[in-house]
Amino acid sequence: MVRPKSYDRQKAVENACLAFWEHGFQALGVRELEQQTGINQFAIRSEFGGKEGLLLEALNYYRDAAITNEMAPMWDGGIPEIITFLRGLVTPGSMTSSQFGCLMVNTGVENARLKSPALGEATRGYWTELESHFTRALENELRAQGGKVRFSPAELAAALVSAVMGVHVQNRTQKDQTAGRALVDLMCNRLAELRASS
Amino acid sequence: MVRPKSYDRQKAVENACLAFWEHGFQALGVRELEQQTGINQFAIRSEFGGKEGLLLEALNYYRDAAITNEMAPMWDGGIPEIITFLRGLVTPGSMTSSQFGCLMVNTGVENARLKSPALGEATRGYWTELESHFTRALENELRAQGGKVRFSPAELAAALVSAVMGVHVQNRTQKDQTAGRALVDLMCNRLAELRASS
DNA sequence: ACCCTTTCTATACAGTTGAATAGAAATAAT
DNA sequence: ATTATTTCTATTCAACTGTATAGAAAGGGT
Repeated sequence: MVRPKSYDRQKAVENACLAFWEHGFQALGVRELEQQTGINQFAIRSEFGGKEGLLLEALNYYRDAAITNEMAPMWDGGIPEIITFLRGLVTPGSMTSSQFGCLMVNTGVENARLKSPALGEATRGYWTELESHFTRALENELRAQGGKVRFSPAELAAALVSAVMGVHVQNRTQKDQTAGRALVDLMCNRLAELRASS
Repeated sequence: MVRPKSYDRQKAVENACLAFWEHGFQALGVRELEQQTGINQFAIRSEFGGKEGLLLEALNYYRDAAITNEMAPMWDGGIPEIITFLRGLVTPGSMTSSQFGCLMVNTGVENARLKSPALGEATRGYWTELESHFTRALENELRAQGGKVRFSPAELAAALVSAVMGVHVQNRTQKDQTAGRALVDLMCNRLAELRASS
């Protein structure tokens, strides 16, 4: 009854995600996007709502993948799971480790000028999600340690989020997915101390 | 003998710096740049070498101002001077504290795609300069403490640079020049410990 | 075979981009 | 006043932007 689509939607979003991740939103033209993703220009409009709509789908894809593959263990874990997450930021193979930094960081920096409400909500939601996972893990840890308060989960979680951003930017500016290692080590040592000295 | 320029060069570069800082490089058109800086389009080309040339001058201005006003005390100082610098990142009034983040961070993120050698060198130079100041201050501190090695100046300095980047990105994405406070507090506490427990 | 629906290719569109240039304007020296 | 030099204004330029659309292509149903 219908002509079949020439692309796989899932794969297309995945490709779009990688393309925006590497090149950013503004610098990536629709025609270049067409080639990098395999989606034809018509479909970008009719199926995704244009360039920004495609980025939004890419952001959702990125968020879901990050939550599932990287953040999830922290939800019922403690400091060891946070440390594993942080190490992933500078460990080849992890999806949160890239010489292009982080799609959410890059988009957030761009959107400070673009001021797109949709993009703002998408990036903000991601960092809220990450902070929640950090907070959960720290609260779990605190409970397991018997409540002797040596740190504030909320404060420490907020600091960790900024640190994650810093690692990503360092990786991107240096074109080296391990460039942020020094800060990761420092944060991991700090966390290990909080656990050991309970 | 000549028609006088309609703008003050120093003020113009300063304005360009602020404009690029807020809006970024790609998103800021030459015509908008004209209005924000008071420089006419002709002068942007003939005096600064076009849009990129103007950004390069703005980066130099930013770097010199940051070194003079913010980094300099660390050169002959120690951990207290580092703490003062870090606090400045989230303290209104300091030039390194802005809801637009950091011109060097923003430019670095953009240039990962633009791949301009000149911009790359300018931003890289800035972070090298900052890391050198951190390292110097930490070495000064170590010497003053009598050489009992409790930390590696080079490692700690590298971590501090990434942390600074993270604070800036946090400030920009939240449009709040104090948004990165939690990480600043954490790093300052860590530094204070290293000093106290000597 | 023919039709109907969906998707794709190719082109067109108005708006913007950074850069370039020609002529006007402003100054100082003569 | 006239001239020489520099700077500015206004316009032009080709290239590119994201979006829109018309007609071709590809299927399945009859």
